[in-house]
Amino acid sequence: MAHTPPGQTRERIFRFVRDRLLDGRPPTVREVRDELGFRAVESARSHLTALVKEGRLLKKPGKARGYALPKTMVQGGVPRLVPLLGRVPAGPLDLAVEEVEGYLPSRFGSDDEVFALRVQGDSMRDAGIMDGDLAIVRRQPTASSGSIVVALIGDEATVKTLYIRNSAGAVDSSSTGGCGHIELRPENSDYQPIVPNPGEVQILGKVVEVRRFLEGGV
Amino acid sequence: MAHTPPGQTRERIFRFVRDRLLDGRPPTVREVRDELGFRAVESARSHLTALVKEGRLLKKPGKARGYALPKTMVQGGVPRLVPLLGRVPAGPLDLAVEEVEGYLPSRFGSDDEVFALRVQGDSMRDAGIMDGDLAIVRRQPTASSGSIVVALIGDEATVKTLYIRNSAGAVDSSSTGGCGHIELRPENSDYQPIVPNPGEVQILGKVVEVRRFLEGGV
DNA sequence: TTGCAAAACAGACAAATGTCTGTTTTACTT
DNA sequence: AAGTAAAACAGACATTTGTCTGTTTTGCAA
Repeated sequence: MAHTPPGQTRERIFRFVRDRLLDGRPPTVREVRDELGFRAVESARSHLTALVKEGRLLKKPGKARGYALPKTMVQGGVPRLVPLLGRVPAGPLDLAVEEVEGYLPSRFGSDDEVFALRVQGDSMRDAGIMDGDLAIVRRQPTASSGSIVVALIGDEATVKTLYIRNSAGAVDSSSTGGCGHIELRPENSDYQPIVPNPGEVQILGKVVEVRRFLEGGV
Repeated sequence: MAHTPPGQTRERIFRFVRDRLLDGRPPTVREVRDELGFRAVESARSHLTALVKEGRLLKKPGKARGYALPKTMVQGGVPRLVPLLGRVPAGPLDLAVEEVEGYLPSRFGSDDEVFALRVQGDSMRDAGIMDGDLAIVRRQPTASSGSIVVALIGDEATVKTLYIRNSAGAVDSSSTGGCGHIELRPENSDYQPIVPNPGEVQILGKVVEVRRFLEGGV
């Protein structure tokens, strides 16, 4: 009902703030003002306040750059970055910092809980996991039968489907020493299932997401 | 060589700052001070300055919360959000805002250029694209032979491999009216290639990324 | 027209935050 | 013991940033 149609400017502001927040660079009120071409700080601030009132933004009063996105806005919450590891660490993640090749955004939790690695080989082809794909893995020592897991055999990591032979329960890698009735099944008839000896295998985590980047021409 | 072994405190500071940055909440110098239990602001700041000097952090001088991670740390640059569309739009994306189911972070450009959609069916199974997968698509009217594209046949969108029969060049959907020598090939022997009549097909874009979320148990 | 309400403006002030200078502490070396 | 350098401390200051109060502009409707 004034200089611009109602809601239109507000929408632009919301998108700018949203993009900046998802970028990890929360904007200041004055940055919003400049982006929108306002001459008064208050022009931006009143819009921001309105957005908070509408529930589209959250705010920590007083603090600088205190705006945030409501958790429900983005699929599965605000995306976080998970480390892409060059090799799979046997020990705690803290010790493998040097192996971090980079980070990629994911809707899953970050850091200690989740990591990503590049799949090698096509033993999981029929499950749609191809050579070079990125697997995003939630670290956990247990998994239910049928889950696709990352397992450590010796010092080599492998992605396979976990199959528990006799029991329907979960397998704890720390307790497989006495049991051992598990199989690591490839999803490709060219490969054979792995029936590890007790204590030979350690489950690093469960694959929760698979990603593939299609390179090549236009 | 002082209160704590050299580098140890600095490592703690780096991790704290890194985690906060990955969380989208850049810390202030004083927050670092408090986290580490320092009594002087300068204790924190000198460490931060040193981390910048070491190249482990970037900084915008003067600005509040001006620290950032080096670009090389994040795969493919800063992640942006792409809209996940409920149905594939034939017209410009602007007209399909109502169809946006949500957003997901991607390393590819955002909004007008790129969108995501859910794949239906298993006609691309052998290419590792399964039913329910998310395809991230860069909008473009042309594509080179061999690319996996999203094509619109009538009012139905389909994901297939584009194959250009006689020419090695690119196919422009606006120029296929006269040519038509293209095939849309499924990657599954249960399906037959589609040889569309001239003007019957429109290329919406090229699939640049495939994502799959593995739901189910623990 | 007149009035209203949202939008935008203007300027000041307060709080948060970054930066600087100088001093003290500590561990290691000689 | 004395020297040295990194670490930590202390306090002041400058800038950035959030907040507030009041005014002006604009579009719409009675």
